[in-house]
Amino acid sequence: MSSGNPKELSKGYEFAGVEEKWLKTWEEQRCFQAQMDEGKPSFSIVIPPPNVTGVLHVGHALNNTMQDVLTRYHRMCGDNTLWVPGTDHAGIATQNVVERHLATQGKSRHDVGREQFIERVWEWRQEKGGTIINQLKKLGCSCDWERERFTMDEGLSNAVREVFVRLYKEGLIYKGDYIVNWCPRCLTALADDEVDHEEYKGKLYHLRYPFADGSGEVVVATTRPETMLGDTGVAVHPDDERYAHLADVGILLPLTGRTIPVVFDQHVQKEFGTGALKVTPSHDRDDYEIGRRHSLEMCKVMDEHGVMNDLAGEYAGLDRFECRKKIVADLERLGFLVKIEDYEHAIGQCYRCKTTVEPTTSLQWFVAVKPLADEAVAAVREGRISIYPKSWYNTFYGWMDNIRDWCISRQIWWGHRIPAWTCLGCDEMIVETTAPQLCPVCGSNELEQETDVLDTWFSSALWPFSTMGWPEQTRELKTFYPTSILITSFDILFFWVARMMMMGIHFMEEVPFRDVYLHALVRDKNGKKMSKSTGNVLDPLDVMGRYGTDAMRFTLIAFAAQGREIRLDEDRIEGYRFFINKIWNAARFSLMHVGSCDETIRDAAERPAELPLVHQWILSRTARTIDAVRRGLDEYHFNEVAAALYQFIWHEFCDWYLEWIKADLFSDDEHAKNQARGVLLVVLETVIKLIHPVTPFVTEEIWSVLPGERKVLMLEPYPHRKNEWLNDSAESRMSLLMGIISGIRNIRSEADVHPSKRIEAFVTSISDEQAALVNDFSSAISDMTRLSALHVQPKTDKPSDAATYIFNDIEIYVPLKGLIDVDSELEKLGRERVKVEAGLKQVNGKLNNRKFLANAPEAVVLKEKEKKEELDSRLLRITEAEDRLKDSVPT
RNA sequence: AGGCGCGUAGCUCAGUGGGAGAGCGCUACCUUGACGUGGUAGAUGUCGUGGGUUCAAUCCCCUCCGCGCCUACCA
Repeated sequence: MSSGNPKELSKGYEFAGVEEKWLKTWEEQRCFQAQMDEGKPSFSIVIPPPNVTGVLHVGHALNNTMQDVLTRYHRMCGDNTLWVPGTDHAGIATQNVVERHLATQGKSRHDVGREQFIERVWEWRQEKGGTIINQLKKLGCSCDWERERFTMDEGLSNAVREVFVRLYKEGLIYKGDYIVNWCPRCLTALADDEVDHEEYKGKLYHLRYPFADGSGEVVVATTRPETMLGDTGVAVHPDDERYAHLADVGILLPLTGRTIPVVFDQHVQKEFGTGALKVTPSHDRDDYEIGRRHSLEMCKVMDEHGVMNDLAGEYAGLDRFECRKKIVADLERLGFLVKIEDYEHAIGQCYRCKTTVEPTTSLQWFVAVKPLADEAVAAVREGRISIYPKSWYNTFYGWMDNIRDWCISRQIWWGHRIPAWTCLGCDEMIVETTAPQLCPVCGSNELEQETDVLDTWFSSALWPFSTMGWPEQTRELKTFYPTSILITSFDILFFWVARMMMMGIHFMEEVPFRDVYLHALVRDKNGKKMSKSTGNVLDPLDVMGRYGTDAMRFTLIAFAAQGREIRLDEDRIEGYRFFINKIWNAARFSLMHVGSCDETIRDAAERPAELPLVHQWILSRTARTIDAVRRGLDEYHFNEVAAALYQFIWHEFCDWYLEWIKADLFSDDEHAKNQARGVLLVVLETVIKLIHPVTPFVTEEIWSVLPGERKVLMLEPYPHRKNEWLNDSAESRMSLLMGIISGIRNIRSEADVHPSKRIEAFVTSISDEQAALVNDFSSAISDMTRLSALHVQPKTDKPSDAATYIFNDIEIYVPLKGLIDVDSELEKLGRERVKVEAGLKQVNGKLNNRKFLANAPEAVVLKEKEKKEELDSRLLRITEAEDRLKDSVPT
């Protein structure tokens, strides 16, 4: 029975139209929608939410392709599968974007005011914020788009307030005046990990600080002379004998006329500089600590813009770096400058705008993270969370052990405003999820809300459960929390991953994810970080436009070996595009033969024992490929998935199987023809399903034109290995036949025999069993190697004018009277001899070693003995062939 | 300073305690009934250096050389 007109595929794979078509179809049929069926296993991922200001870069492409591969795999496995998409409000980044936009109109955010400004940000988000989401869709990401979330959504904001209030009431959030990293451009505090440290070629200034009584001086070294205006002490090490006499000395701080004390502190390094340290508690984190230990005064000499303030006296109004120049000049003029040395050191920069961070004291909100971090560490130590690759465990523990309190307040407008109110009547601090009307202490209705907003990472730390409706106890949470795996780039392990662990464990009493997979940064092919300024950026959308999305996805997966950086090479993308095209054409060829068939032809594959060898072989190889691919996916060895698929599809299915079965497909033997068609269809369908998670578009298109009524491929069950397909005997028999075919082709090629010329070949020195097999396949071999006759003879007298090929211990020769070049033939055999002799030397070395015989496992010894036998036999074949060739040379 | 990783074919990279692999590139040949985005065949490696463990090391351990990254409060 025919199932209607066979469909056709175009000659080459044209991805653009195909991709568009399936994106639309999948969306219309709501294929990505999460199901929550009782009794099924669950698989869930939350996307690392890209910044709402973001555009897709190649790191996103890698990250999301991996997530999509696993999501599609588990969906096909029949799991309840959810991939939650969304974006991050990215406080500072987004505020910067809108501020820049305002600046083009000559306005600052202060001109429009807080409420207006926030409205502008929402408008911006409405207009431009969907960019990266649309790009993820183009990539084929099978997120449940109906569940798209945004960290500023009402629901997520509720979760943020709930968490804040609970932590506050548990005493884990506090407000205080501490030194923080301040960005004088963004005008906000930054968390420690929001500061990038860059090497900087600076100077080390040695300054002379005289004693107040004029009896002496001490020389201090600093990289930041301008901060001397805020010095409130000089510190030396308590054991430093050079400075023991400073105990009761006051220091007259140059330029200021202030007298400051000398303190003794363990922190000071005797070896560094002069061993004497000027202490500026308001502008240096270490100095701050020293100041606290010795009750030094605080003297803040800069304002929020990094401009010197009134306490800087005549320097007020100067930018900090301008001030530095003037201070140095003045110190030199007045004789306080001892010397200036070149000095390379790291300076902190704002991770958003690269402005040099100013450490400064300020009133901020903090999370006491230690107790939360301890819970996260315990979860990892106990194996409730696994980290891949393993190498990250140590880094994780090291960081968590040294973790410091987390500054969560930001002096910007865009973000979750801190839910804390101060009573103007009695100064009571009220922290509630909803705005209080009256002060619970004094009853005043004059309440003022905090103006600060929360660090963006505060809301993203809640992402795995806030996106599922927490604090409500939702069906989503019940079905999908904890999530299965988090896939992200290693550089946000601490920003984000660790904090999700802390929050998840604390509030859900369960880890947020079972596994964490940290992938490498994508670099260019020279190992350089991609950056706009270097100009080596590979734009994924551009790549997708030129090579197709499937080719890019397959490339990324093929490169994704654990624990290794990814150097993306465009040549590889092109290579995999050819591979996609190869799949397309294999399908096209198959369709010509099975396109109009009834689907019952598939039954042939149900009874492999009744099938000819080649079909048994391909079914066995298919089963092994299913195993390899599933194993790779289960263990997150993505590169092995790609390699197994590539090798099987191109070099086994196409190169050998399709070529081999052509004879049957074109023959008049209906039985053989139908067997071939049936197995071909089954293998093609299997392989299309297997590779679908990696290359969803081309496979969906191919699937749709295969015979019969078809639903979408992406919801088909993922292939299981069938035990009855495995067949070791078929595999070893086929490898004998393939070896013989390769040998004959080699001879033809080496001897320059034109492909159209028919020749005779001899297979000899072969066991009876093997001879029978080769005889059975005589015509197939002859077809594939263009022979006029194939002679199989266990023993034979060989003609002298023959080219030889040694395959294992079998000898193949082709009489080529007058056609062979004796010298090159001898040279070839010589090369072969070298290899065999080297192998023999090694094997004999082992077999003559009593220790080897005594200690090596029996199986290894046996293998070595077999190897020796085979090599001996090969050497004999080589010698015979050489002798014959020499005989053929007229002397 | 501490920690981590890497060094395998011309290039980009897999891999393994028991006879060195892939893709690209290169060479030769081929309008062989899907694919020239193809086919067939071929060449190319002291698996960074020196030592150790082992019957056996490219793989495990140590030294060194080269490269990269991360963390850190030495002004």
